[in-house]
Amino acid sequence: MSEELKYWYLRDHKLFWTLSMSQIKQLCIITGFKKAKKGDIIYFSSSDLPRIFLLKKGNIKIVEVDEDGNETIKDIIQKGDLFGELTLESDRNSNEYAKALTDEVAICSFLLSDFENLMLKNPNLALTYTKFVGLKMKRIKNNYSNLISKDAKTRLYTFIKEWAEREGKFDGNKVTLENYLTQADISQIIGTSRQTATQLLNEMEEKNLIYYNRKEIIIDDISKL
Amino acid sequence: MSEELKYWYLRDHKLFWTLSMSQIKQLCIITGFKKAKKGDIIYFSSSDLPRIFLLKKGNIKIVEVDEDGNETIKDIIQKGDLFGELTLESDRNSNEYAKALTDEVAICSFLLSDFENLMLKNPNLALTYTKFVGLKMKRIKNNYSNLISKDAKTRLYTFIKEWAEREGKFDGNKVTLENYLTQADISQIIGTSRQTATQLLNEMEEKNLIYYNRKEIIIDDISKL
DNA sequence: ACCCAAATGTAAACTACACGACATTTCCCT
DNA sequence: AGGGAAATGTCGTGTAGTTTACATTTGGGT
Repeated sequence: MSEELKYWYLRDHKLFWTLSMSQIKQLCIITGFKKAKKGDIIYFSSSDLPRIFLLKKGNIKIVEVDEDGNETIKDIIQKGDLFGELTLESDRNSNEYAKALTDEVAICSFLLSDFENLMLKNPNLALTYTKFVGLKMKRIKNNYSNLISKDAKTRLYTFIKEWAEREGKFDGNKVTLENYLTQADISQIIGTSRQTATQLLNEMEEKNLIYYNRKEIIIDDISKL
Repeated sequence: MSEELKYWYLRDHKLFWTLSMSQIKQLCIITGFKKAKKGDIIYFSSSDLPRIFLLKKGNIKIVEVDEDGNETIKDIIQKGDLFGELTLESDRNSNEYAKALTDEVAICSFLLSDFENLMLKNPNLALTYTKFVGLKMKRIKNNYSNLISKDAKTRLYTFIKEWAEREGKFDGNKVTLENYLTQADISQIIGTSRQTATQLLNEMEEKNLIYYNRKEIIIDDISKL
């Protein structure tokens, strides 16, 4: 990839608005870039050096495999999100990988150490980055509270609402969502069995709250959820 | 409080190791300080200006009250932990407060804006802080995975183990924990009803895995949990 | 030393949800 | 175009854990 293109890809991201062109180029020198299509698996935990990744395009899920071989969805990453060693600490013992949920996934990455150096030179970047991580933590915390205190139905409704607010195309109270998740994915995110998720989604459809298919989800009136 | 004492209190914290004395004094000028004893409620969300808090001594819990008046434990804060507007974004709409779980709670705080300014001048602080937040996020994420995939018993065992590792006094494989949590607190943390938590704890005691009372928890052999 | 509220203990009835076991549908691949 | 795997739909059965409802214990406050 040409230096110019790399530059553009980073420049485009909110996090890097505060950086000068020369600083971005500095990161770019070691910038990795990857494209993938639906179903592709992208390993990153096991990569040689700790990296931070930026999803430029598409959607991916972060999956962890435990001792028993069970897959758990750790995270859904959307366009513009950062992932990887967000904590700025590498941790080797986790067994995670990413899986493309849509076609045309584009990821760029840079070395953690380079990023740290850049942060040291540019405190504003550090501040912005910290806010980024903080925001992410807040989301996780919210989900957590939801999970312990609400039932499956509420959890599904909340999830759909949040998804719509984050990514939906609004037309008044009607919202259209590109549906890159299977019902199995959704069930894992909200912490239920696949069958329960299916039932609840069908129930929502019967009540004309949503229209569901594999390509998209249309929410008739988001205020009714 | 004398400037000297304030200085000492901050200096003592890992996060501030990277700061020079004059920088710490800068923060200290506006540093608030508070003492509380068991059961005391400490409001912070509603405080005039967004702040970051540092728990110097004791233990507190962060509680959120929802529309229906239900209390949910959002977090348990231990000596040395930071809390408050960790995201560096104030958010007004949350209804949270802190409650002292032990006697002799000591909290110091500083304004978010002052902290931000200091981070701009000292990128190393920003880096350290980000790692702090990141570590916290990792913990929450782990709990999250636990909550969706494991049953109540496993969740309790995991919780006790983590608690022991964080705060226990070790004597070989025997661990003693200062028990500042009620069974109701524990139940909320692991996401079960109070009765279930009680039953499971008694079950553990019957199996001689732990000895439980209101003052302390003694784990006979942590490797058996 | 007593009182009382908070914490802990116990048990039955009920229920949301998981799990297994299939049937049916969709859409991706060659 | 059509074969097959992945996704979705549906239905019992089982059960972990909630809920309700008290009983008992504990420890702090005056």
